[in-house]
Amino acid sequence: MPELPEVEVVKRSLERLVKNLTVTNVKIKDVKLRYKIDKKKILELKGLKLLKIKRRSKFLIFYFKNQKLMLVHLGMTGKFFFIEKDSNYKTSFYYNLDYQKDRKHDRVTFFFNNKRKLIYNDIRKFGFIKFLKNNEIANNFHLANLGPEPLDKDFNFYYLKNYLSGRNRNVKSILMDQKCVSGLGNIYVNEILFLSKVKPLKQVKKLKNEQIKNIVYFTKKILSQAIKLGGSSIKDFASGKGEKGEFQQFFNVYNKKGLKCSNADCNKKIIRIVISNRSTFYCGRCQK
DNA sequence: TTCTTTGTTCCGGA
DNA sequence: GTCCGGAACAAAGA
Repeated sequence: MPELPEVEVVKRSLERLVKNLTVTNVKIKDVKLRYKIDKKKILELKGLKLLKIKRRSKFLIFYFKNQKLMLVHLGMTGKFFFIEKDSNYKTSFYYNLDYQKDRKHDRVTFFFNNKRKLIYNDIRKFGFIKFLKNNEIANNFHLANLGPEPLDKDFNFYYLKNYLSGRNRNVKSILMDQKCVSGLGNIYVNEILFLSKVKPLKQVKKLKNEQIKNIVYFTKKILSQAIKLGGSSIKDFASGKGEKGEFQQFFNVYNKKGLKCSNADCNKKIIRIVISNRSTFYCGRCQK
């Protein structure tokens, strides 16, 4: 379940490995992802150098020569593998995956010079790969309506306070809404609300300034912490040690139904409810 | 067979 | 037109 921190880690790792390499070939095993891959356009990458990779929300944007862009969303289970020449060196850019076991879900292979390969693997095929020109990016419907990046300065107390004013929704669904802030998903919103001591069902018009400040503060804190820890788990992967992103062990509520609240002076058990068809976990005592 | 998982889109009602 | 919540959708594994 890649959310913003995972996508950012993928972006950083990928850029280090494939920046400035030239695509020599592309092989497609399965065009049918979330959207059908445009075969003609993906083959047009042949001979083009990869200039840089950017992240916006949970999207990755690959910039190639000749103004060609590749827009990638990992969906639920999308991931990249980089294979260096013929060696056994393999790097996974996402946690918790046995590469050999999951070979059957390889969807696209990008070949670079010197036999280096980048593989897009996606078990459930909810991810997608699209192609754009530089000048189409501003109007692309995936990107045009996104709210601010949570780690940017323009996501702050004043922005959020203003965005929430006059709205009549619960705080969890509004934080999940990419128009409010872009890149948060179910797992991190659960964690952010726990640290902020705010109940997920709280109506936003009832939030106190202090709570809004906490939400902004802990959003930035947990995301940057997860990026740091994700980065270290990638290193472990490269050396064949790690299995899971280390940030998982810091979850306080996600998937902790029935377990004791992690706050020292609280013995309450974590509750699971459903908000807009999503599992929601919180402590009934600590979160008001 | 049914349930669960996710981000995103779509639609109806207010 | 805008806001909001719920449902639908994609695929696969348990």
